[in-house]
Amino acid sequence: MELGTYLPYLVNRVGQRFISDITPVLSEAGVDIQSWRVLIALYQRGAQTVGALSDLTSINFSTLSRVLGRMEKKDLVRRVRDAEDARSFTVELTANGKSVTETILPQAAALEAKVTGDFSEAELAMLRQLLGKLYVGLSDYSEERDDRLAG
Amino acid sequence: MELGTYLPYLVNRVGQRFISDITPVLSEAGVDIQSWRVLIALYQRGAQTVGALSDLTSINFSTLSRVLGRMEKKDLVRRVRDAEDARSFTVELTANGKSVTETILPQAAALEAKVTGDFSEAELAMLRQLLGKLYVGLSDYSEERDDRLAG
DNA sequence: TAAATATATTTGCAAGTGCAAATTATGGGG
DNA sequence: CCCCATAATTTGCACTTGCAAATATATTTA
Repeated sequence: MELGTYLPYLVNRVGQRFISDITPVLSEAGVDIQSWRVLIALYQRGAQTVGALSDLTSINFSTLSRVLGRMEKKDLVRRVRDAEDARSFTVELTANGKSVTETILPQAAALEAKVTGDFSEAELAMLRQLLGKLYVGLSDYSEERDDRLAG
Repeated sequence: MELGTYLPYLVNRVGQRFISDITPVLSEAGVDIQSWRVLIALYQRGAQTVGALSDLTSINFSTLSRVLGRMEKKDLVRRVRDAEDARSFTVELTANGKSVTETILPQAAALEAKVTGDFSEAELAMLRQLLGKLYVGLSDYSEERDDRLAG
């Protein structure tokens, strides 16, 4: 096995670069990377329970609970008891959260466009599709392992 | 912009899944994810200075300094003053580090093979190539920004 | 319908992280 | 030769993170 062909390595370094490239934009808006993940998820998919948001953002649920605490202090989101199941909280964007998201979003889109400037449309579509397929493979694997443990 | 087509989102969730899928294997060997990144890098590319290792693993250099501290305690690596430039340390695998890496490596390879079971060889090659290309795009962007700041 | 069990979220705690300052060492100019 | 600018690494500090236990609510069972 060679490092340059090892998928976790290739994926991780791209992920880290994305973070360091977007961080200056986020700092300017007073938002950290985790909060940004929450903001886009809520903006694109609408209000979510904490658990659903944890799945959607890949942020550990207890970490997420504290991220949401920070975000509430900054008036970015609001947690309201779920009407149907009072064990859950529904997390929703505040007007301020929506506005902050709409400030960052075009800059994030511009960054993505810029760093993929050398990609053809077909390549971009292919990359997205393959990442999606890989995610499915990884998820299936996790589930198999969990089933094994559950007996 | 839709979440399901947003590259940082697609990359991040794949990265997180890789981590959660490999973690049980690493725990069994008493190694954390950061240490594992260092182990593969050293195993594949040979001894490195701390700075080079930071680039190679995408681990922040001050974090890396402490990761290396943990790894030294476990006799996985050794830091020796660089003969040519005494400001640098050269980090190298110990015999134990090599052996631990060789225990984990086949399991990591098997995991990668399993989660990409549905990929054709062409798709796998394409995914690796596109991730490499994306990394280049992201790096160019970082450099442009740094140049701008440096004046 | 009270007890037992299951689910959603938060919290205590010990450990890990990143920034910026400190430390250790190099190399060129006076 | 010593000083100053530069470079590699570590460390102080405040904050973030993840695990496991605690809390709050829902559902099933007897």
